[in-house]
Amino acid sequence: MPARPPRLKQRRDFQRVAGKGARAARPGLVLQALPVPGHPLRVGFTATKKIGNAVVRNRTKRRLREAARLLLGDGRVQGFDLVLIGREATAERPFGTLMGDLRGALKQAGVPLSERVSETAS
RNA sequence: CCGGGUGGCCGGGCGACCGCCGGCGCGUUGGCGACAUCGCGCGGGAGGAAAGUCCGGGCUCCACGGGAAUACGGUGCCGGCCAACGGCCGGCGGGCAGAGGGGGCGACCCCGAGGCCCAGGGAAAGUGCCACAGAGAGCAGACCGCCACGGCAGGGUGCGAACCCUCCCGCGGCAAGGGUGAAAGGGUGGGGCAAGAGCCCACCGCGCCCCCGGCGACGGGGGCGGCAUGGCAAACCCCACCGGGAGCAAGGCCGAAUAGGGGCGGCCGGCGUGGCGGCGAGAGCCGCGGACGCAGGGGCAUUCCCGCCCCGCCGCCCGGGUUGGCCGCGUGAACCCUGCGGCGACGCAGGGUCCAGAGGAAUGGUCGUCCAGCGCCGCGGGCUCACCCCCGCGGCGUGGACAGAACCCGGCUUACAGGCCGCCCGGCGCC
RNA sequence: GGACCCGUAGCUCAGCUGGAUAGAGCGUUGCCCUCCGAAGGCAAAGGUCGCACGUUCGAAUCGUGUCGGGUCCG
Repeated sequence: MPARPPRLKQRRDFQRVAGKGARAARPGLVLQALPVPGHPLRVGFTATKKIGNAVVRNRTKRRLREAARLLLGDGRVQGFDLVLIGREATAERPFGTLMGDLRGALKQAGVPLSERVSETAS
């Protein structure tokens, strides 16, 4: 049963990940990943004012949260702080494609991902 | 049925699986307990604009000794509604377009339902502005023009005196007409006059007074005046009324940590009192110090009376902390139904309901189906055959607009796919 | 939550206070100059004054509303 990983909330956490972490861009999102060995997985979400009004920003973060829950909520991945940044296409992109974007970005950023979990979206 | 308008409402429905936020109940684990963790079940979970933040309030703290005056900001026909409002309702006055109707040969003129708009106090309190054009634009004015008188010249009639016409000059009168302008000191018609002019008269307009109707804005009627009083206050301004300030990061509680400073140097304090140390028999002197009062300075929009609070000054250097939790936080000018009163805004009475409370911020992901809508294709019908158009049926595709509570409420304004329900007026036809 | 500012030619700005002509510089285009170019000279084009409504005889200017962009404070 996938559950939501702990959230990143403080501004300085976001800035630390952005400054030191790896970076991977896909049409549906931008991923920033910073290894923190020995700590549990934490995920943060960002939607800037540039991508739309409040409705679009909220929907963008909801879809990113759902994608992160389905891919990372099993507790297998540990020791990372991740930041998922929404883009203009995030709110309208087909959800399966968005999941593929996240999967590819995680791989590019060096986050190990167990293959079995990938079949969750259908 | 057609046409001209106008008001209100809804703003996807049902279902499946996996998730999110907070509430209640039960169980589990920990704890003396309040409570916390985990699991299960039940029921709840964004809007008409949640938006813009343009007004008005509630609530909280501060200032509340009250003011008075001033300043600043806002509002502005009348009456009502409302907790209040710059909001709403109903009137009044003005303006705009105007279905339709009437008159006229016609250009055109008149009446005009329903509708829309109005920041609509005051211009004889004062100041200011009114470009260009034009003779004259705010103490009005005389370019062309009209008229009278005097004079020169020319012409005509006449025997002549004289009369008439034209041009020019001089001196006056006038403001009708032309012309300029957004606006030229009432308008139309008639009389009058040398020509004219409210110079006189009628009607209209305007001002004042009286009467009547209306709570009132105002309307109607009568009389008088003889036109004086151009426009702009979304120019300054005047009048009337309203307004204390800040905002849930308000504010309160719990916890943690620190601070409300320290050091050095300089100015030595405006006056007085007191303190500490040293010297001296004492008066007192020197130094430290910045304690108290007055004075001074600053703050409470300004000034005044008065009240409250804060404060040695300057330069350099050093030190240190908070960005947790709970309450505020949803029983309210609340919503729904019914009845009554009122033209209406709205009010009253009865009954019923509990209906989001997050905090990097809860509604998402994946689908099925249905109701609308749109596009394409096919069939049938209507209309004058066809085309177009309209209606119905079937198939496929597409497929929800604007937009997310952040203390709450009443308004305003703005954005919005589509749909639904009324109401007013006019015309035609039928019963 | 609160306090403000700015929208004028392709760009940067005047002009708004105090109403009546829409201007300057850079850029663009054409011509001259030069062997060619740069610079320079001459000339031209180019603006719904963000939008709407209103006040006024008259609005870039005044008023209200609205849209967009930006700044500051807590």
